[in-house]
Amino acid sequence: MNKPAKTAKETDEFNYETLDRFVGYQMKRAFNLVQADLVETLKPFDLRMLTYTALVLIEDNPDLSQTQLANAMDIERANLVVIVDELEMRELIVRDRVPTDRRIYALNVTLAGRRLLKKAVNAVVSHEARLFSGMPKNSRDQLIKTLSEFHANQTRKL
Amino acid sequence: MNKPAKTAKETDEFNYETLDRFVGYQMKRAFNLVQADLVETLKPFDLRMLTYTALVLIEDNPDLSQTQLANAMDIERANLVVIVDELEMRELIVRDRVPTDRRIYALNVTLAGRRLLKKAVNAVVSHEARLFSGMPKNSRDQLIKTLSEFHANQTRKL
DNA sequence: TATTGTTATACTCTATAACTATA
DNA sequence: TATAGTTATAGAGTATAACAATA
Repeated sequence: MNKPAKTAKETDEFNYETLDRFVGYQMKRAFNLVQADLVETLKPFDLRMLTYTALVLIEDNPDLSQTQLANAMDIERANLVVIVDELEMRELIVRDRVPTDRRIYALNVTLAGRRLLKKAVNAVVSHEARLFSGMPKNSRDQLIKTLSEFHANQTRKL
Repeated sequence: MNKPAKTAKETDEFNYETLDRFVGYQMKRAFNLVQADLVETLKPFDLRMLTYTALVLIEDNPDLSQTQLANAMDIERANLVVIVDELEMRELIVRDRVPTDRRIYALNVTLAGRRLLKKAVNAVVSHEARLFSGMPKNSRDQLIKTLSEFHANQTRKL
C-alpha cells in the first residue's frame, strides 16, 4: 500500500505510550464517563452530582454546618452556598439556627428530601451496578479502596 | 456530656456510609486532588492538562487529524479547536494541509513543541511519582489497569 | 448527503477576594 | 481577631446546534 508521503493518520490504532503512564489522565477519562452517565441518572430527580452528594451527607450527618459539609465534599464554602440555597429553596433541606452559636447553620433533610433521596440513591446504585457490571467485584472494591486511601493520604499531608 | 438538643454537628467524624459505596464520588475526589497538583506542575510550561495531553498525543501520533485527536482525548471536536489554536499560535504544533483531503488538517509537533514537551513530561512524571509515593507500586499499576480497562469497556459499548 | 473544522453559546464546576454578622 | 456564611467574579471544562468548505 504505497501512499503519498503527507497524509493524515489513517489507522485507528493510537500510540498511547506516554499517556498510558499518566495516572491523572486515566482518572479523568474514567470519571468523565461515570459523570456523563450519572448526569442522566440524576436528571429525573433534578439533582446534580453536587446536590446529590450534599443531600446524602446531610442525611447521614444531621446538624452538619456548611463549613463541615464543604470540607467533607472537598469544595470551597463559597461554592457550597448556592448548592444549599437550591436544596433549601426546593424544601429538601432546612437551615436550622443554632442558639449557642448564631453564626452557624445546622443543616437537616426534610421529609420531602428524605423521600427524594431514597429514590435517587436507588437510581445511583443501579447506575453504578450497570456501569461496573463488566468489572470483577474485587477490582471494584480494590478501586474504591485505593482511591479512598489516596484521598486520605493526600488530605492528611496538608 | 449533656449538650443542648439542637446544636451543630460537633465531631469531625463523618458518616460516609452511603457515599463510600459511590465509586463516582471517590473518582471525583481523587481526581480533583491530582488535577490541582497538576495545574501547578504544568504552570511553568504555560500548559494545562488538555493542552499537555494534546501535545503528547500529537507527538506520539504524527499526522493526527483534529477529529481523531478529539476522539482520543474524549472531548468534542468543537472544544478541541481552541486547544489546537492555542498550541498553533504558540508555534508548538503546525496544522499541515492534506493534499488528498482538503477538509483535514494533519497535526504535527514543531521542534519547539518537542523541546517544551520533553521538559513537561519529566515534570509530570515527577509530579505523579511524588503524588503516588505513598501508594504501593502494584496498587498504582492495578489502578491504571482497572481505569484503563473500564474506559475501554465503556467506549466499546457505544 | 456526509464529514471536517469552525463559531457561538450555555451550563457547570472551581478558585479567590472581600464583605457581614457573630464569636 | 477569628470564624461562618455570603457575594461577586473569573477561569476552565463540557455539551449542543448550526454553519462553510470539501468529499
